[in-house]
Amino acid sequence: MPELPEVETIRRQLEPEVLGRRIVGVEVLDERWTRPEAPSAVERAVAGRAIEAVERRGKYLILRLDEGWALVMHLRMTGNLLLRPADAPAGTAADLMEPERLGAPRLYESPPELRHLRARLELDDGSELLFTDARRFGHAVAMRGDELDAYFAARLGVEPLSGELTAESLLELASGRTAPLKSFLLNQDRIAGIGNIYADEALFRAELHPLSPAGSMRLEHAEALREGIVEALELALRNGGSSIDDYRDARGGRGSMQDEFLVHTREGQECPRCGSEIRRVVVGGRSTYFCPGCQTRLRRRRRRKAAQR
DNA sequence: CGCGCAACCTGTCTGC
DNA sequence: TGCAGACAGGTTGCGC
Repeated sequence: MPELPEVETIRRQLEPEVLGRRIVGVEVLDERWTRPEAPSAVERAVAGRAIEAVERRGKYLILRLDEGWALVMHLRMTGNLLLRPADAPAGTAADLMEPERLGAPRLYESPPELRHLRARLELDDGSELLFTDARRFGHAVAMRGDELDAYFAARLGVEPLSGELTAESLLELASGRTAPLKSFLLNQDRIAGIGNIYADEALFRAELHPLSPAGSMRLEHAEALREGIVEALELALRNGGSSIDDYRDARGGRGSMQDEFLVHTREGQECPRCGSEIRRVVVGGRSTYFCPGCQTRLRRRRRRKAAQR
């Protein structure tokens, strides 16, 4: 599902293509896309405006527009944002589903299903941004820039790939938390951008048990977790994100990070570090994959040391 | 306030 | 073969 690496991959692809372009048309095909606002409110706020920046914050993708406006999009679980290049033949939504009908070549290697098209943004060079979403959880909001900053300040924690995340700051964020480490990582208001996939991969790298209380970490654990988070996210970025199911990048391509998973979706397979069998448990209602052999519970660790003596 | 869980959705897979 | 039910997970909102 789209987490930080997937959204950042899309952002990096879009930026050089759409920066400085003007949005000349907005078509919302699914009114849920703008919920709770009416589609017309978003259309009015966005249409005719120039794109001044393409940003990401956590899992949100932001188009900063002229006169202080911003269009904020979230892909949730099955959302995709696809760029239709200017030189590709234009068509209706139906034509886009089957470009062959226009006598046009395939535009994309492995595009999301355009039958789930929810909105189109037409740019002044003839290109288009297409938002597709099978499950209709994805959405878009038009906001003033200052409103947006307040919105994010209230909801989102530190960016894990910025210098803000250190062992000390992580320890402080986790201090007093009784929630399991897995839930702590999924909570966007402490650290922003980690979802179910990279939480599992980060905890495995850090050799930490997903059920250990977040507040039981000591500095060495926080440092290991910080490293695990950064390694997992950076490897995912180098691989263009994970395409387990629906995710496609802005060019309709698949990421390859799913081939690099160490534990996520690997139930029953051998741990690449110690050879134990990888297990799946449910934490906070989410499938959680971990190695019972080398991801130790923080509480047990002391007892084990004591027992060894 | 922190935590856990249901709800929001629909496509896909599983089991009878 | 058909169909009911489980499952997938990011975020919000609610109850404890």
